[in-house]
Amino acid sequence: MGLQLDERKLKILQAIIHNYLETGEPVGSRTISKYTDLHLSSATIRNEMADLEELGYILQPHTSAGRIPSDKGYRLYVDNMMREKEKEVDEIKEMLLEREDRMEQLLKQVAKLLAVSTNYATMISAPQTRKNKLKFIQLSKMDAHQLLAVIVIEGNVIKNNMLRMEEELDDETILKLNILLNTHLNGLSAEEINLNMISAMKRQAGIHSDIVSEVIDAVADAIRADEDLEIYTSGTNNIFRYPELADNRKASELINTFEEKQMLTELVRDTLADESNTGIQVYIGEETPIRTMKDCSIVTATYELEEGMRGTIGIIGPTRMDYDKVVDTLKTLMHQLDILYKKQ
Amino acid sequence: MGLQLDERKLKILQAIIHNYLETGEPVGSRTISKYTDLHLSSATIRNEMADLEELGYILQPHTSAGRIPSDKGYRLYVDNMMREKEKEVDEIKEMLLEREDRMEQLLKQVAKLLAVSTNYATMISAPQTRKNKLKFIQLSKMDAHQLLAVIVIEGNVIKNNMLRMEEELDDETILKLNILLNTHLNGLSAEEINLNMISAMKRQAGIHSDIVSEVIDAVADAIRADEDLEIYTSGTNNIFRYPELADNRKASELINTFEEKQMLTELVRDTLADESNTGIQVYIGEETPIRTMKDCSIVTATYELEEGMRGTIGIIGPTRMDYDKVVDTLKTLMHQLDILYKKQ
DNA sequence: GTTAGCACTCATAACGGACGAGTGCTAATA
DNA sequence: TATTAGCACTCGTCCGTTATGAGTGCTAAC
Repeated sequence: MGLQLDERKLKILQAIIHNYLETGEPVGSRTISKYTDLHLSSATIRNEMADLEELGYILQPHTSAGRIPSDKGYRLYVDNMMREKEKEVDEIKEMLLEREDRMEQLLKQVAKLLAVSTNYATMISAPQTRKNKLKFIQLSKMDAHQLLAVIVIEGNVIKNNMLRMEEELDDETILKLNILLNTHLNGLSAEEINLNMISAMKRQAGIHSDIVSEVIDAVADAIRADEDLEIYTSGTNNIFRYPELADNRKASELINTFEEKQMLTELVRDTLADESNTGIQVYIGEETPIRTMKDCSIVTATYELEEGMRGTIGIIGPTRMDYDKVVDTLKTLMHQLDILYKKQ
Repeated sequence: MGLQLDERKLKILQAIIHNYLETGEPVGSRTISKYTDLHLSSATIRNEMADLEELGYILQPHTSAGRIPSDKGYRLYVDNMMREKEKEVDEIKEMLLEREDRMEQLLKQVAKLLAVSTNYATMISAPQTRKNKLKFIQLSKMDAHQLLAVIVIEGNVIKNNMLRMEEELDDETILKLNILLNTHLNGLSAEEINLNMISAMKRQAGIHSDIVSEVIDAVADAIRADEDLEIYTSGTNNIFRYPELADNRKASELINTFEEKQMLTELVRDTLADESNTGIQVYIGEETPIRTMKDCSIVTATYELEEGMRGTIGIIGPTRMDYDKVVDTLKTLMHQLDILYKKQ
């Protein structure tokens, strides 16, 4: 039987995909006949295309239009391509983040750069620690009724919290509280801080046990702060480059998805939840976990700054995305990120 | 001569604007004839409309279409309306911001709420202090080579900075540095920190003068941090509700403007620069300072939390914006903000 | 197995007429 | 003198028709 994917069919499929990526228009048999180095007439190509359609790799938007790749077609293409690139995977080195706001700037820049260079919409999530351990606590008196709690998490993520005091505390008391908190809590994760420990601390704090409670609440907040993971997007308006996404209904939905970020957050969370996943993931068309993006493809890459500090970069475009280029770009980007980080 | 804006012409103009706001379609004479309580025939209305057009308050998209309000027409309408509302202006009370991140949450929520309730795109800027004075500095040793500098600005804005030390400092040295920095710098603004003071501090710090330099740099950074004022946007996709903004070219430009925020930042900066401006500002069509928004109207409101802490809320929609409702909403919103803030 | 040729399909653009909303003008009316 | 009815006219929009052309499937010849 002829319904097997032989070398020639594969070449034709690739030609169709390449051409469609460039033009965004259905590809006809005659185009392929000229485009490839197979030296076949359009009639032969037509026969092969009929087979490819039956196999589900391409489809016809309507009778007597050319063919466009199906999700299954893209999938095959991507899988092939990925296998070729696998050998170039470079390791991401340990990095240090020094300042939260500088990190933010960097991430925004990366998203923008990526959007401009690929002409797709992009997103990037700030790195999240899985095992958040408390590194340091510092209480400082701001004025008679306000106490500043600075909480530093491993990986140098810093959280500030302003606490309200009923009665004013003297400097010595604050010093004692600082020592108490640091000796008990430093190096612990959320699971390791238990009720016994808390009540012991409160006992030692005596009349200031309410302050201890407040600080512990703040610490708990800080440690589980990765709940609301920050996502930066860029190049949203790139979707207007692709007529298949640019009609009002779809564009509105997409833009909303980007702005709300709720869905993106879930996608990132899922990607990061899979601890083993440090590579590149490609969702094509209906495969995407985000309903409003079923006409899009999403390519995500997980980066790791240091042990346990991971984030996700995503590129969102039409299903006729230049997968090859996108994956390449993501790979080299990770390399760049590495260098950039080691510098500062 | 008949080319004077009398009572009746004004009523007709208002009727045109109201109707156009609802439908988005050019308004014909017959519609007005039925819509108003003037009990005039369409012919009379037509005559009046011809006058209104000659006066520049309305225009005809093409012969034998109805009329639509011109920017000048909207302007008249808004000015009239504002005069009526002036009496209800309520004072914005002093408020306290406790936590930076809670503030951020609140602002995002406000933007969203506003977008949903008005069906326009919205933006809100975080409150900015004009006269940034340093309130408190705290250096803490994180490990052998890292020093955390916590810098608190008046209004309880907190900035963290991680400094790298060449040689390790002992606790006593750090305590001394803390005292040195706080006694010299607390309560000062950027202009008040001069070179004399800096060299005096360096002299006192002796071999640790390089740390002092770094801290001062960080303080300078923090004080002038309002350079990059934060802006949150919401409801961008609302522009698709208005066909006159929803064509691909315009939508793409608008969405880009919202995403880049550069232009919005400048708008906010200008709005805030005018110290006397505590009210509501309306830019109609070509009046807007942002080129890409020349088919839109922008309504901005300046809010003030406490003396000198001001921010801007903006609503962006088509020129056929429901100015009345928007201004009302902004007024009540400020009231709500007030209550919300006093609660926590 | 490959290809030339041909009839067929169908989306798209171009054309043209009908429709109708809305206008300006004129003449009649209060 | 202001208002209004009436009417001819304009012009965007809708809709059906036709022409075009890209692309197909099939068949027969190579």
